[in-house]
Amino acid sequence: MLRTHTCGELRINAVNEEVILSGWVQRTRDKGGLIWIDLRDRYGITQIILEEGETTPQILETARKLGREFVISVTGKVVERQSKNPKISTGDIEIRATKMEVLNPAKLPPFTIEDTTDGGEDLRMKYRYLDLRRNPVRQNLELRHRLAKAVRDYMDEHNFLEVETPVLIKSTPEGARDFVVPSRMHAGEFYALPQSPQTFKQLLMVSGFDRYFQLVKCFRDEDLRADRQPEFTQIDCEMAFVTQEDILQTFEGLTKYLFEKVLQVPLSGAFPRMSYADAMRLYGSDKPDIRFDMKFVELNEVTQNKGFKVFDSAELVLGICAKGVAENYSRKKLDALTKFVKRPQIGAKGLVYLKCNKDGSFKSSVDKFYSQDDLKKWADKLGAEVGDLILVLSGETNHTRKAMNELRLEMGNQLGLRKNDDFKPLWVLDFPLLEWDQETERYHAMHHPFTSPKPEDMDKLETNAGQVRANAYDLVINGTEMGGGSIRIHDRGIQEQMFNLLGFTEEEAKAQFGFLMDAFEYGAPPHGGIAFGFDRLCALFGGQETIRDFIAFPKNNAGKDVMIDTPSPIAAEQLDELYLNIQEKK
RNA sequence: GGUCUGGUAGUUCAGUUGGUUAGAAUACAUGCCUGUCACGCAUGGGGUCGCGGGUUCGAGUCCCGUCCAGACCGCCA
Repeated sequence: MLRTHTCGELRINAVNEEVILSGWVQRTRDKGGLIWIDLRDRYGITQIILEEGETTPQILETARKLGREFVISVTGKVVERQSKNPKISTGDIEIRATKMEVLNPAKLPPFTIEDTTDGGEDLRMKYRYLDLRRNPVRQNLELRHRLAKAVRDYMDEHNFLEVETPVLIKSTPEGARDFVVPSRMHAGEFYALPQSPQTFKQLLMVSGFDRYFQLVKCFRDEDLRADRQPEFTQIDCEMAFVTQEDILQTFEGLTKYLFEKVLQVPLSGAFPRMSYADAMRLYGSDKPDIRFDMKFVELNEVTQNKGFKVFDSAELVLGICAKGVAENYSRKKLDALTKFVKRPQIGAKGLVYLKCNKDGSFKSSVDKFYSQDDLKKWADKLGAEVGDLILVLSGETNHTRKAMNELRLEMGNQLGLRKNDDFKPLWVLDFPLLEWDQETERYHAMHHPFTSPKPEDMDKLETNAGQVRANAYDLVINGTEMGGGSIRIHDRGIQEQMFNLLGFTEEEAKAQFGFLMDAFEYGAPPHGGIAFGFDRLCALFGGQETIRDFIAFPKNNAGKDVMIDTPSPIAAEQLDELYLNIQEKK
């Protein structure tokens, strides 16, 4: 037998038991006549003790040759420690070894297997199997497991069936770039990996499955970010015979269940809701972080026609108010903020500030153009009080909103208003159905082409398509898009009209989505759904920004797995079999 | 496709205005140590300063190129 117990299991009540433990050597402490070994497995650490005079010389000799991460098996008796360690759960006992076997020696690991490792990102990824031995990463994967389990429990309780959908599917031009897989049996033809199981889950609704979900891998061949991997996991859901309200209720329920079950954090009350238009107007983002206030206020009325050309010529003048920090923001810090908004990624031309001084006076960077009375009007508009700092950006509407969004979030960070143990969910509703793409000079579906227009906007579809709102919704938590979905089109005519609007010819639409539109003619129920980014949910629950450490074997930011070294070339025979010729990179 | 930051011992980093033999911590090795638990003490080994080119009497340091990593913009229906 290799073990009777795990290394996290034994307590004081096990004293005098004969046990066998197996695991990895975390470290040894050789005190001369006494040697301790910290034996580790995923359940914890148990201390082994060897004592000169008590332990056989052979075992002592073996122990002195142990290195980090050797795999050993130890037989011995559980004894109460003379000096206990309250920091670990097995700290009251230790094992007096009577037998010890090296199951496998180990090379010295390239970084320390500790909670705060000395290893950098590259090295950890290259030796990910060692990195995964570390508590923080293991705990992340345990959290992921508990979340997945809780999702399945909730969905099962609510009559959802988990149905697997295919991974080798059909490439379509809409949306993200596809990963493609060449077909051996059909020369020159390709499968695509799904960006989402969208059409399949809709077909399951047509099939009468009524409530479907799946924890499913999805693939998008786009550039990566800290919260974006080329393969990622969604909680993909669809329901038939529902309105938008039914879906919001069901998945608000799921969200609350997960927070309660996995984090023991109750989210009380209904989640707030906000229209897309309001989100853009008040926060400059379709995923506002509402852990803190600092809403945008339009200042055109009180800033223009006073001789300050920058504001006079601006389409939009926007202000935000940071409460009580006017005195903390020295000239140096304000300059740093100005530099921040002028970075090319943000691209603001400049930043105007207004301090509401303690004595009731105002100090701004544009005092030359504005009297104290003028400035008071700004402050009033923003509801600013003595001690507050007002920051103002101006310019073209969309640019200014976007820049102000970045500035607002930066201020939130600087002022510590974005705590990662504070969870503020928000439904964003009424997204536009379509988005005008200047490059291709045509409309794109903002969500996807199967999204239903709002019935009350239906008449604008022909005349003013850009104004049509969709029955689409996002669940935003702490400024991150956690999920998004919509009520779908279930009528062939409307779906055809939609493809037409998106610039598909009738033939193209038929070739790519004919199966779906055909299905709509055989009794498709009204349906809708939602998909959650499971990796992001894990990161949110784990209090981290990056999803990478919640994935066992992630890709790096160039889409590579540096451990297995992929992507990598394939053999000429494989290429031949697939009828492929590789061009040299230009 | 673009912007920014970084690459120096196994590892994490420091390295001044370009100037002697490139340092620290940690890890590792050896020795001592009977209650340690981030054990302690002593000693020791360990460097293609990412790579290529340039400027210079002299480059870890400055310049150009390139590779790698990370963050971001574009992109992500």
